Amino acid sequence: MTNKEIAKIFEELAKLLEIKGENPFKIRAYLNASREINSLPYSLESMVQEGKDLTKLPNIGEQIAKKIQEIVNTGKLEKLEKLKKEFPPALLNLLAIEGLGAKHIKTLYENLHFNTVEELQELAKEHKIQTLKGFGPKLEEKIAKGLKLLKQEGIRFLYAQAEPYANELYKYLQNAPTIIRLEIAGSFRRKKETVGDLDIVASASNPQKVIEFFTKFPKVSQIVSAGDTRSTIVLDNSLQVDFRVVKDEHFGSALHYFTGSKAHVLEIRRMAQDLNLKINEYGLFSNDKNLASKEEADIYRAFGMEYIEPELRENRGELEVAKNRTLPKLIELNDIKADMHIYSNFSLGKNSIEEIANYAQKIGYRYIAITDHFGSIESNKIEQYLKEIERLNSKYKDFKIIKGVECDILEDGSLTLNSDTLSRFDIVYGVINSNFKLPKDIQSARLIKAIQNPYLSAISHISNRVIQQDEGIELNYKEIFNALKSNNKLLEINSQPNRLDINDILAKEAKKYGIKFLINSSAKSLEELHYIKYGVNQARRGWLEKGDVLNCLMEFKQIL
DNA sequence: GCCGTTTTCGGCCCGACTGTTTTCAGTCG
Repeated sequence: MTNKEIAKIFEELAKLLEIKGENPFKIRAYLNASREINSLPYSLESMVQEGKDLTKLPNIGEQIAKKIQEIVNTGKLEKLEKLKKEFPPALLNLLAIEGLGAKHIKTLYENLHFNTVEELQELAKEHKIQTLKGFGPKLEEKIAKGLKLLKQEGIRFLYAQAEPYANELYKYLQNAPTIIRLEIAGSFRRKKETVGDLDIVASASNPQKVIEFFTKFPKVSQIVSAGDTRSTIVLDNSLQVDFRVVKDEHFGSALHYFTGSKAHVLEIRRMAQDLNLKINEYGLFSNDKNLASKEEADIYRAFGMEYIEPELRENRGELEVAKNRTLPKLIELNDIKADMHIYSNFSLGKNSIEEIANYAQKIGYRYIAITDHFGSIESNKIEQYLKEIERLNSKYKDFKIIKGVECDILEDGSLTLNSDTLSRFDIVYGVINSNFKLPKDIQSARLIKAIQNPYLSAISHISNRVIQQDEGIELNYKEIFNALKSNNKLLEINSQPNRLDINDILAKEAKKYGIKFLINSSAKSLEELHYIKYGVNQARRGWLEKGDVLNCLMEFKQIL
């Protein structure tokens, strides 16, 4: 039972209770717990088995702790199972329809007694919905449309997929009439690995004109709403964009509010309440006096805190650390002096080693590691490969190619290449490429054995997940981190946009163990060398500093 | 259902937009 699965149970519980009309604060408590569980670095299942006191976790009290134990021990939650019997499963899906919430769903169900999405679709066609109290023709149409789109529910975009749209929209909006300041906010600004929608904040002397300009963006497929200061559109790739325009003196507080995360903003709101202050998108208020609103930094300053970078705003301890003024100075793209994981056309890559080396120098790298993937029967190829690297190194003056290799970690924890072969490389990556479904303990032992191999330098994309497609392997990270630290081995942050592995939460945790990192593109082409920026994003979200990342060094450091 | 260095009871974020109304409830972020 993974944390994600447990979190999902509490989310479903909250949704059904909402439809039932249960106390909204209780519902919020379940949702808070669900969010908390999703951001835990370690598995709840293990914590339960080790007899840990779950109520020590924020937003987990006695009742929810009991429920977690029940879920871990029996695989399900009786309270949810009972609730599911009260309502047809279709109701949960309906919550995904934009503009349709629990109250409406309750009314629909109690009056029309449908059981499936199809039945509701039919009722909409017969215009039965608009006869209900509180419903009208517009809402009926919205429901009919929403039902057709239901399949797309829950889709988030990879950061890298949303990026070109964000950039294009940003450029377009810069030309909006009377616009003064403009910023993409939300999870995009926080550099999350996936974004659900784009949030954009602007200041202008005439907000209505800017909103009008916004809705005329050429790639708009639907205008969901457009008011005096706020508008929502859907783009042709079905990415939703929420846009907010305020007066320039309110830009800082609006930007802060719409950057989120929700948990971070709510925590600050609680802090404000404790001080008898009020915070909203227009500023921080003491009675009617606005204490901070022009710049984002003013808000943090008003609370006596350091400025908190957007990537840290997840309510994962950053507010407390900011009060102590001991926030990390986050790594930046410019700090990266080398890319230590690149494939050439000796294996998975498109380009020759020479092409890669020339391009790497052009984009300012001091050194790179070429790290092709070789199996056990490729000794001839390996000879050629090493010779080619040596030939090129004798040519270059202020640039060096490190001899690297990537090899598979077999089921018993051994590496595909033997010690003699491995000893000829300066950097050796281990990857798990098979037997993904081993039990957690066995999988962890497999990886630890590889970490103990004296020739191995680093673990690449440790969980082997593919974002939104494959959860990856299960590991006991406490043991893994201990092994990495005691064997002085490196952990990679793989920058492929659908990997970003190891993730932010675990990177932050690994840093506590004193583990050092590499941020690598694992590029298969010259263009993919630029993926490294996504890895840096993830590292920033994991609180990493320049000093945590070895390829920020000016010269290659022998790892072993 | 969670939380608490004023509290173990009584709070729990708040403003914009829409569609339904005729002053507001529901939804969203």
